[in-house]
Amino acid sequence: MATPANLPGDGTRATLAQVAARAGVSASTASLAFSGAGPVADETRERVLAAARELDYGGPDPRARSLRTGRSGIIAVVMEDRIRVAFRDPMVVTLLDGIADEIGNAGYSLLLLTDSLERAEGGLRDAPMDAALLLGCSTDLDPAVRVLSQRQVPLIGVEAEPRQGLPMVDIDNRAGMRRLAEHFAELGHERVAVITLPMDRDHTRGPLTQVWQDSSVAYTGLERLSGVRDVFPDAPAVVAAGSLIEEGLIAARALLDAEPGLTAIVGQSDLLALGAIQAAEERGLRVPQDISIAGFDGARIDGLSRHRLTTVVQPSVEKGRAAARLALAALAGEPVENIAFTTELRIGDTTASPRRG
Amino acid sequence: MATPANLPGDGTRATLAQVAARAGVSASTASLAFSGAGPVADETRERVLAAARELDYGGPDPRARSLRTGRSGIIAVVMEDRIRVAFRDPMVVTLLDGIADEIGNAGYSLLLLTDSLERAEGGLRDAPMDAALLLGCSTDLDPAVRVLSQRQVPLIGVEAEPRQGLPMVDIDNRAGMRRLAEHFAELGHERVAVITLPMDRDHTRGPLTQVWQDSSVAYTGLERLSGVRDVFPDAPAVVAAGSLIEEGLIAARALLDAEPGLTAIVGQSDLLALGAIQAAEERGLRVPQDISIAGFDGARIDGLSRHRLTTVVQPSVEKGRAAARLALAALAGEPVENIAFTTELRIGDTTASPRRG
DNA sequence: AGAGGCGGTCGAATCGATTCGACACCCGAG
DNA sequence: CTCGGGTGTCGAATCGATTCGACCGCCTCT
Repeated sequence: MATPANLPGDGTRATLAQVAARAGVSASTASLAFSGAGPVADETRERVLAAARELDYGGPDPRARSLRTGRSGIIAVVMEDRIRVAFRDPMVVTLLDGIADEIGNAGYSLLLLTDSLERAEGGLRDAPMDAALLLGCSTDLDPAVRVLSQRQVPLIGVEAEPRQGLPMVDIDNRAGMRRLAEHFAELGHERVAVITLPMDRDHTRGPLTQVWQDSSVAYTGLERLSGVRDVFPDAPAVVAAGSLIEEGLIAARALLDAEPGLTAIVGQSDLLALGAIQAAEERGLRVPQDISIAGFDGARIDGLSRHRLTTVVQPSVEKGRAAARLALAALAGEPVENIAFTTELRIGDTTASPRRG
Repeated sequence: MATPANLPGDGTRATLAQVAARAGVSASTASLAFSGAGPVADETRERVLAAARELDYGGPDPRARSLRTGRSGIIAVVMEDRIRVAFRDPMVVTLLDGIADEIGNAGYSLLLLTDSLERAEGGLRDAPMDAALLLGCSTDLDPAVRVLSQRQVPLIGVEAEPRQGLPMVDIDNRAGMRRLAEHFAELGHERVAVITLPMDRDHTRGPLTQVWQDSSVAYTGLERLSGVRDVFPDAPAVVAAGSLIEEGLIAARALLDAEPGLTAIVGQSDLLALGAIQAAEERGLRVPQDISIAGFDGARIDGLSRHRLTTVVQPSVEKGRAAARLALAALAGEPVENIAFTTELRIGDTTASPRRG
């Protein structure tokens, strides 16, 4: 069990120098033979590769290479939540997919750092990386930013709070939500409530208090809220503990209890909205006849609900791709600038005019 | 935009040697001051750290460190599907969460390699890593195994086909399914069908053909199938294109069309089973009165379905943790052995005796 | 008082590759 | 015949840290 059967059991890897010696060339030439940079006679290259095969040499050691070249071929993604939590959000998954695809095409690999604060310091400080993408909206990422920029690692923010010197990819959260709110207004709604994304790292539930609104912890959530309040300045809001259906359910129950005259609920994500639909239905309210419900994201959610949710569609995969391209550009020394995507209102069958009376 | 505001703009990082010089000590001592290994006078350490602060030195370069120590602090996870696909499966997510948690605690970071075959060769060959976990059941991972073991990277398999010299973490897929099948038998079912996990990389749908059964591409799926067939040798099976609700829906429709007398459907995952429930209900069949449906995994699925699904519960997070621990053990030079978890039948309200007649 | 041990520091070797400038050689053109 | 230029190869420096052995006081124990 110690040595897999398919290994020659010597236990220590051959080095480029050994391969070169065996092939009767210098290390420099052997290096060229592997990397393909610089001119090498075909016959020489063959000899080197043959020697490598004989020694079971699998190519240059990434560690040594990366010391010398200053590149590790790794781009990190820093998230706030642990995987189990973050990846239940389809938006995170698609975003990550876009990132992975783009950097993969460029020959980079993806390092996943879930910033469990203290602990991740380890990863942030010690892991090799050529660039890092910061996911999430909280200013708690601050220490991460400090550590990484001290390490001179190019940083790109995604859905992050704008910050001096941090290039960003974002969407027009506020404008998108405003358009949705206008849609509600046009339908004749007056009492609209909001279920927001989590506002702090502890994922505290409850009515949105002034404290949160001031401390701008959760940039995305507050932006989306502003969009709604541009149209309905007094719209009450409840904070959910996560972008999850069951959290939408919990929050919507609270809203329905606290705000009797409600005719519409906006979830700051599609999952939250779906939870709200469940909450409405469990009280015998029909959607959209008795109450209108809309979300945000345009997530394609597998096998759920008979409704086509009215929502604000954002290009999540593209956002990931763009962020990755920004990182690659930064690595190439090209200028990096902010990118903002626009969202699009998609009207489904979960919104309608409120009943009169 | 070129240099973030919080950086001193010199553009080149200080080195340990410079810090040491500035502190008036040797590089060796400075190194000790940072790593904490070896004795350093408090006053000296202070001086070193102060010098580091003045030079904005963020600690030793991971690249150099990893060349010298032979460790990169990175453990890779190799998956077959691209992120968007793989992460829709809650089992993959929880598994990964377990892995990330465990290796994070040990100070390692997680490198995500989605093995898009040709392309990932890049990552597999060039990315620094101290160990790798191979996720998935397909023999297509073969090239990955070859490349990595040539690089002397310790390998651990998860849900992989048993293979000489590849330590593994697995569950008793077959026994678990057999117990579920026995449950059906006890209830009096005779016509039981199976919806299987994907059987090849192309995610081909359709009735399970002999070809697939021979080529043992998808180890897990075939094991789970065997478990059912231990009890119902002739149980028909349809292959789904993914572990997704909508795939379960599609497959179950096909089954209901093709097998009129069916009284029970086993999904090889909970998502597939949920799809099957939807398929049944859209035909007016009540679950479990008209048809019994069960799954596998014991996934906690957010906000779905009014049923408590009968299922075979597997310890997914624990599986991840165990795999991670195996990798860590291998790195520590400790002996590594296979680990098998056992599953547990959890009876919900989606299974009952078939109606007489 | 001498020996041994320990805390603290330093030099030098080392990890395994990449890369740049130099060099030798051969060819064709002038 | 010689010079210029391209091709293929090599030596040596370099990337930035870690680590091992040596060294030097100084304290303690006998």
